[in-house]
Amino acid sequence: MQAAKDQFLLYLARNKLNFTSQRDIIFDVFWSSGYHISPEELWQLVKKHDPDVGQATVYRTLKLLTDAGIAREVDFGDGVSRYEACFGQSHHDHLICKECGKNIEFVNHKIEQIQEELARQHGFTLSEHSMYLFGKCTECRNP
Amino acid sequence: MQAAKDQFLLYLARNKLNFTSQRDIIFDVFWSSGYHISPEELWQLVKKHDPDVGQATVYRTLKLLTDAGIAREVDFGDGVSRYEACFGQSHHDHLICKECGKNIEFVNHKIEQIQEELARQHGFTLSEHSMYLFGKCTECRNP
DNA sequence: CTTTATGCAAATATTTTGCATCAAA
DNA sequence: TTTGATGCAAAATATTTGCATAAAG
Repeated sequence: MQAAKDQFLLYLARNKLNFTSQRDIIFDVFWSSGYHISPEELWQLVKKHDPDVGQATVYRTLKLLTDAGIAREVDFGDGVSRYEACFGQSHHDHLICKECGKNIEFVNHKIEQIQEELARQHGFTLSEHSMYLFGKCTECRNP
Repeated sequence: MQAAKDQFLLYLARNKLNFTSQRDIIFDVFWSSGYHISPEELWQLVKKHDPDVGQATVYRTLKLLTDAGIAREVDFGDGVSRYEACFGQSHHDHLICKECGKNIEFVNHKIEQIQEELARQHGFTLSEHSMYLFGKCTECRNP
């Protein structure tokens, strides 16, 4: 976590932004919250540490964390925005069980390769991508 | 379009739902609207044909069309929900220019194959997936 | 007739913004 | 000090719902 925090501090410093106690708390809670937290959920957790933090600050800080490369937005298409911590540097794709919500993350280099190739064929330079596979896991298929 | 309309009529009949003039108009406008229309945009277009159609009806009908397999929700992660017509039966993936919004659709069988394989390895049965590649197109790279 | 659909407006839900105040450097 | 950050409440967005009325079958 120190590496990520350093990244955050560096980002703030480079952009002449202040490191405030709210940003400190929100970062800590976000970073240790596990996967796929929504702004609302994050706010609830943050308030346990400091009940005076406003919801708007959570939204604003999530945007900061995203710009700093510490959080990324994930979208399960359920109308709620969610964020996840960028552990390591590599992005990943998602394999999600529509029944129980289980979320397996993976990176497949062959797919990434084909994606690059495909983009090149169309004259594109890729900057990012998102891929979600939806289905049913073993447990939910054989209850 | 007749095939799709038949599909819609059949769906309505099978579910004992009425075929109303509003549903007729909304279907027509949606089907000929081109890609990636939002409920709001669709409503605006529909109102040109019949100013009395309510926005709620557009939302409700889009849900119907989705259940009927005629529309599908696409999500560009920009906070607005969008729908596209299911031309043919095959799904497709998206290659999107973040600069100009150009949207190229494609299907790559090798990727689909790997996805299936990947899912199987994790004990999943796939039902659907979404894949978006974001980048910059030639024109936007060399203005 | 009976059931389903509609329009409207109100209700929800989510996120953003204006602004007076507060804190950091 | 000076600049940027915060909390709050209001505003903006996006979508859903309750209900009286209207249309379909």
